[in-house]
Amino acid sequence: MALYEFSRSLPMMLYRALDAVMPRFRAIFNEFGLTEQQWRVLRVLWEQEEVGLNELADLSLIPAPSLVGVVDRLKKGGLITRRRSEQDRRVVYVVATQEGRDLHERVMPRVRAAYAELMQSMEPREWIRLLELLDRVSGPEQPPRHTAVNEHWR
Amino acid sequence: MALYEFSRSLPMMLYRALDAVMPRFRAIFNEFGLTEQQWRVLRVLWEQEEVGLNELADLSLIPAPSLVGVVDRLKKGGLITRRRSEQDRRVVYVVATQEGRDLHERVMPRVRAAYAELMQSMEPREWIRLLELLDRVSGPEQPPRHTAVNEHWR
DNA sequence: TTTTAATCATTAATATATTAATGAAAATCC
DNA sequence: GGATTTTCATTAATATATTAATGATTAAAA
Repeated sequence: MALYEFSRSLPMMLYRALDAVMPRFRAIFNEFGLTEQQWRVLRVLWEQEEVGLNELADLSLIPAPSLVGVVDRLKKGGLITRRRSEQDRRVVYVVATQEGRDLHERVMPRVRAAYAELMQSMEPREWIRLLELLDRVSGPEQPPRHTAVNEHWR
Repeated sequence: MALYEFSRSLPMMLYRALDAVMPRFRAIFNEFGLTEQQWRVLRVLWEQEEVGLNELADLSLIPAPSLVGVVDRLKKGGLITRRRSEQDRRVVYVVATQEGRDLHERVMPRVRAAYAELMQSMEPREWIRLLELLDRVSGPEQPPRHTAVNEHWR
């Protein structure tokens, strides 16, 4: 019967971990007028100049329908820009504005500090082990939709 | 600079794990007309006859403002009932109806099967280790609000 | 080449999350 | 015992998640 306790099921453990970790980060984001999802989008754009919406959804882990609204509000805030591809007019690229890029140096130090503090609550070896095990749970990453996967096995 | 890769930060790893794990469970819930949150509430009520809203929020990991709506819809669906406490008229208790209890034997086997299959993707020892490490991240569980915590240190 | 199927961004409808605030009731303080 | 503070459930406003569907475009098949 009690094959597992509900409160100790993997999903609940994952949710609980997020509930423990995220509030302090969200507090930082909010100081800069950002939501968590808006920050995730910017975080990606700080590493890649120009990202298609589809890839952006994969990298930010924001579902495409939600991403539309997140991008809308970031654009309204003047932090990003949309650009429609010429080669494939279905595709939309997202780029950070100067204002959006400037946010990088203001937000990241705060986030890094909070993250470092978080890491200090654990042994480095345990931290690495945790990420390994989470990788196992996530399984083989589904290949980005924008690459032709099928080429490999036919 | 690259103290950590964004895609391998703990929050993103946790989100990715949930994205990998939850869809199959949600598919089961939806077969029975339940959302994930509705299922979580029922899952708690299948173990405890009567639960106060506050404790229910803690056990289901659903924030209180969201829980109000979840409970509303479960009540509208005839799966639960509200009862206001006589001793403390601020408190509201939630109880599963007969229909809500009957759902237990129909849903749980499906969920257990899916969960067992999920566990088989890992060595039991690794599984246990993962839960231990997640416990470390979650830190000392904040004591349920409905108990008088302060008694202990004053 | 014409038809068909797949992809991409988006909309729609509903449910939930987040944050702050509120009214009612209870506990605490003086 | 009356004023103050807490607690509890709830509302409010906005943002995001979930699932299904749509229109426009491109790729693939016949």
